[in-house]
Formats: sequence, C-alpha cells, structure tokens
Amino acid sequence: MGSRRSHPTILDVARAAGVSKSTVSNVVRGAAGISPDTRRRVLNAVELVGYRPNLVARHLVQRQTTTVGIVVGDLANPFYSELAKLVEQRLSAHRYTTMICNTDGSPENERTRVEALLEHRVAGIVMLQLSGDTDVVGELRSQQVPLVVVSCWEDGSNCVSIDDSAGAALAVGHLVELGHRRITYLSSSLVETRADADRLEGYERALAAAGLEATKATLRWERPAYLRSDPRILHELERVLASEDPPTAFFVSNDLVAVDLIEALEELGVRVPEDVSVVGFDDIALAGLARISLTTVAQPREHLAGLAVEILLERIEAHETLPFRQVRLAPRLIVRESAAAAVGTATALRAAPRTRSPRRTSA
Amino acid sequence: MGSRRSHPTILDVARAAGVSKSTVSNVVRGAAGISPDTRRRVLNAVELVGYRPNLVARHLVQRQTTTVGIVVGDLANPFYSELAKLVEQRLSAHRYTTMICNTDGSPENERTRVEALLEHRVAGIVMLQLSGDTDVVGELRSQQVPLVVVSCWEDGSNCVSIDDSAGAALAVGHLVELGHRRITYLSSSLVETRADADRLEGYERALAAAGLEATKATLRWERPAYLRSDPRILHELERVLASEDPPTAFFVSNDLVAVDLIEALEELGVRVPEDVSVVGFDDIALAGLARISLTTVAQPREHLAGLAVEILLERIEAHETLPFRQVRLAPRLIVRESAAAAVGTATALRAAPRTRSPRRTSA
DNA sequence: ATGAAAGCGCTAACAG
DNA sequence: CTGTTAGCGCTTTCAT
Repeated sequence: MGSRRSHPTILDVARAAGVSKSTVSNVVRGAAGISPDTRRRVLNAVELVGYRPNLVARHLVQRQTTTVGIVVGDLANPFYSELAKLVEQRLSAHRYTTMICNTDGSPENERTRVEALLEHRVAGIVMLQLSGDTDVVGELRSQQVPLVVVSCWEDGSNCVSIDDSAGAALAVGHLVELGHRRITYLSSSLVETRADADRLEGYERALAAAGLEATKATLRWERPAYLRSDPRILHELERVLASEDPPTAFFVSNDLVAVDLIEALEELGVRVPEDVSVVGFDDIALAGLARISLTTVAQPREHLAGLAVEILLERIEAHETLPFRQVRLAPRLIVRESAAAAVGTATALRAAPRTRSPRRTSA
Repeated sequence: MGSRRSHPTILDVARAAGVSKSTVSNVVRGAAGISPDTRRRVLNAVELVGYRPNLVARHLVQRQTTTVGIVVGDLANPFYSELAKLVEQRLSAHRYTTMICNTDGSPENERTRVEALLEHRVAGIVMLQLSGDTDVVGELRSQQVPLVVVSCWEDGSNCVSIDDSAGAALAVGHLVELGHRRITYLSSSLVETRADADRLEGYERALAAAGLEATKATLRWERPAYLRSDPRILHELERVLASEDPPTAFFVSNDLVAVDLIEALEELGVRVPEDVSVVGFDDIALAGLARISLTTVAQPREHLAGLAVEILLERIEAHETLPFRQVRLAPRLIVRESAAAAVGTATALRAAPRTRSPRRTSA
C-alpha cells in the first residue's frame, strides 16, 4: 500500500477508496460533479493514507506554478523587510507561496537569483530593488513572466511607487519654512538610481521655488555604514561642515542613512536639530522612537504592497498580456523633531569641542 | 521548432543539436563522459533555442527538490530579518532556493504555512520561530523532512541557539555589579516560550547567586507595541514603578521590547540610565546607535545561521537519517550606556513631573 | 458521475 | 560515448 519512505500518491488514495485516479483528483481539487458518497469515501481514504498533494507534480502538468519570487536588495533594511512581509502576507492569502532572494545590491546576484526563479518557473516576480545594471526587466518581459517593481520607477514595466519628486519637495519645503537656506541633499547607494534622481529633482525644484540654489556638493555615500558611523564618512562630513558656507540642514534620501548621519554629526559634536536639521525618507519604524524622532517622508507601505500584489495577480491570472500599470502614490511628511528652525550655525563645528557622543554624561 | 508561448524543452535542444534527449540532459547537468564535440554542439543549441532547465520537472523525477523553507514569526523584527537574510545567503551559495513564510506568531498560520511547504516538497525547513502550540516538529519528523530550529531550543529536533540561561545570567550579573538589588525581568510574546523560560531561569539563578531574590512581579508584555509606546503598557509600568519597592533595573528578554521600555519609561519622566537601568537581549543593529546605546546580550547571528544551514544540508544530503544535532553557542554581553550604577531611585517616578519626552528642549 | 489514457519536462537505468 | 525506455505524480480531455 503505502510506499516505503516516499509519500502516498493519488493512486494510493484511489486504491484505498476503490475509485480511479481521476476521481480522487477531482475531489481533491474540489471539482464539481462528484456524488456525495464518493466524495466521503475519497476524503476518508485521503485521511487514512495520509495523502498530501504534490504541488511539484501539479505544477508540472499545469505548466504553471503558484510560486512568486520576491527579490530584495537587503532584507536587513527594515523598509524592505517590512515590505517583503506585507507582500508575502497578501500573496499567501491568495494561496501563493513566496520565494525570496536577497541580492545584497549586487547586479551579479540579481541576475543569478532571477535566473533561479525562472528555472523554478515562478508565476511572477516582485522586485523591491532593481540594480538597473542588468536587463532583468527585458528578460522577464520576453519570457512573459509578470513583473512588478515596487518603490522605484521603471518605464516599460508594471510599477508602484510613491511620487519621489513630490516627497523630496515636501521635505525641502518644510526645511525652507523653518528658515533654512543652505540645504544639502545626501543620497546613498541604498536607494535605486531612478528614485534617487527623482528625489534630487524634487529637491532642486523646491529649492528653486524658494529662490534658493542647490548646494554645489550634493553628497552621496556609496557604502553607508548602516546604523554605525564610519570613519571615512566622518571625514567627508567634517570637510563639508568646515567649508565656507556649510549647510544648516540635510535632506537625506533614506531613513537609515539619515540616522547614520545624525550619529555622525553628533560624533562630531554637532547637535541635531539644535545645530543642524535632518529630514529623512521612508518612515521606518525606528524613525518614530522618541530618542530618534526623525522628521521624514513616509511611504504608504501597506498600500504599496497591496497594489503590487493586486497588479501581479491580475497579470498572472489573466490569459492575455495586459498593458502595464504604473501607479504613483502620494507621500506624506511626518514632522518630528530632527528638523528645527534655522539659527546661525555657520560656526557650529569649529565652536564645538570634538568629543565623542557628548549627549549623555554618566549619572 | 520553438513552441509558441511555452518554454523550449530539452527535446527542442536535442533536435537542434541532432542528439538525443539524454545527451542534452547529460551535458546540461554536467555529467561526465561527453565528447567535447557533442558538448559544444549541445551548448550551442541551448543558446540557440534559449533553453532554460525546468526545475519543477527535474524535481518531480528526482523526487527531491532543492528548495528549503524558512518560517519566521515576524520578518519586520530586525533580529529575524537579519537571520533570514543570512540563512538565505548561505543556502543560495549551496544552490538552494528559499521559500519564506511569515507566521505573525499565529500557530494557525504556522500550521498552514508549513503544510504549504510540505506540499511543495521542500527539502528541509529552518524555523526561526516555533509557536509550540502546534506539533509541526512531530509532523516534520514523521515526514522525514529535515528541520532545524534556530535561536530557540527544542528537544527532539536539530537546533542551534545560544545558551539563554547563561545570557540572562550575564545580563543580571552586570546589573548586580552595578549595584542594583531590585531587578525585574520583563519578557514578551516576541520570544519563544522555551527561550523565555531559560532566560528567566538564568535571571533567577544569577539573582540567587548574589543573594537577591526575584521581583515578585515578573512582567510580561503580551502584545508589545513594537517601537511605539502603548498606553496600556504605560499604565502597567506606572503601577510597577509606583509600588512599594520599585525596581531600579530591568532585564528585558528582547531588544525591541527593551527599546519600547525605554521609550515608555522616558514618557513617564523616568530617565534611562540615570533613574533606571535597562539591559536587553539580541543586540540588533539599532541597539548600537549612540542615541539608544542599549546594553544587551548579543547572539552570534552569523554563527547561528551558518550552523543552521550546515546542519540542515548535512541531513538533506545524507542518505540515512542522522541523529539530532543540538548546539548551544555562547552569548556575549555588550556593555553600552543603558545600564548604569544604581542610585537611590525609589522615588524617581513621584519626583519627576509627568511630561512627555522631556529629553530634548527646542533650541 | 466515473474511468481510461495521454502526456507535462525531465532523469536514470540500461543497451548498444 | 550516445540513444532508448520507463516512469516521477498529477491533470485533463474524452469515453462510457
């Protein structure tokens, strides 16, 4: 009867119930047109032999899986892990399973991971990160594999993101209202090229609208320290602050980097927001802590995830190829305490003694 | 030749190369004993028709997949997302793909997600969370599906975790050395039952060793607010602090909750560490920020992940059933600034005016 | 309402 | 060294 160490199959059930394979298949799949009596017999047999459907066989014959891949740059980044969680949640509610791939931001990894997903014949892919260096998008399109790109814009594919430019303008507008006139944009490799460009554009637009000009030296941290201040970054920052006309505020394209920046500033003896203001982007959970209290541009994660899954499933379940859907959601400014009214801070750095973490003194 | 919208198969390659299916299969799989000439012809044909192996077919015939499931309680919890990332990384290096399931801590979800993994015939499962309310462990054993449980102990299965009891003792010992005599243990539903029990045990042991006794009211937050102070929790805390002999220090079984606790304390006007000390558990990235500076017990995540994968692959690739491997790693105390020397703080709460976030005053 | 038969794309003996 | 053959477990016409 039952195979030795292998799983019972539909055939074992059929024998136990005294029916044919197809009948078992029909009841297992809940197909219509089965006599109540047969149904119970089969169900009992299923229970009896401990049958569990083999999805790999089913997927082979159907030439279609119910697996979707999600590729993410860095799962340790709370913005992405939360997004991944939400996507998995919704996918699971629709009886799909999720394969996850972490690329570490490397195009090479991105390529091989997507390749693996394709070999697994995933029904669709959600990308939370897109290096841009590789043509995965084209590849997926040519393979007819539904793709939706989240939180960064990509022409020629489905995507759902926020209006990055408007978000940046919101942030910069806030800083301008607070009286800041020298605002530096700090970006990092943590955010996609396109999103970064859009945020930069919004930054420049908001500045122009206020009759200000962008700081010549837009900063970019290639390898952010990630919740840990890095000596090289400290030096760079020190140089910027020691310049002729140092910024009184920073608009940072990413909360994680904004928090790093605050760490670095305070390590240099510059207080936030008393001496310098900082506003971030994303609104990760961490930003809401009283001790961090980061003013930031919030992305509606639930909405992003919900739309992503909706768009993806729509394409997976459609029989024809649907036109792209590209949706932009509105960002929202969350005002907290990392940005305050501008004061004369031009000499902040030189005036402050360079001590480490001057914030707390022992009790 | 090429099928309409379906993928080219091994047969298409065979025809294009003028060889048989098996030959193609052999070269694709890199089997030995293929003439160099045939090999090139096949490889060219592969390129030509755009062939990509169908893993679902391969897995069906081999009756074994190269997919492993990882089930996690909450991907948004940085401790777990980082662990998940590390596991995926190592798995991927061994050419395995990862299916991820987020249970949200619900036993019901845990059951259905594991069921789905089983239907997918995953080669093995890594559990980063175990509700304990369901008998998944028994089920997996009876199905002969290799399982390794990480960061919590489970008799009767492979597991790798740290010595929770020793970790707790480390934390409490530190607090005792700082002069604290009334130390409360605060646990939460974020940590597994068994790990929680072990930490409690270590806490009591360390206290006993110092001739102290455990606070009567060991606190437990069932639904931690998660980086956001919750009114109910605030009340509970207020009650504890207003008691006859309030604690001067808290040992918290989880960093996230420790950070919540600090938030809540400060919201009540109690300063950390000046008035009350806090030590956490896990050492998530966040804990290292200067503004948080949480003294905590570190778990060697990389080591945990590495061992988990090693143990899992060992069982997957072994032909026989191997005996359980259960390994406990040593925890390490990371001393930062959230715990300081004990001072008379019995009246801290009553003395301090109840203001919100009194830490910063505007510039 | 149920069963028989033909594969899905691939691997794994086994022959030649 | 290469080809033939027989399935893996399931779904899906098509008969009955």
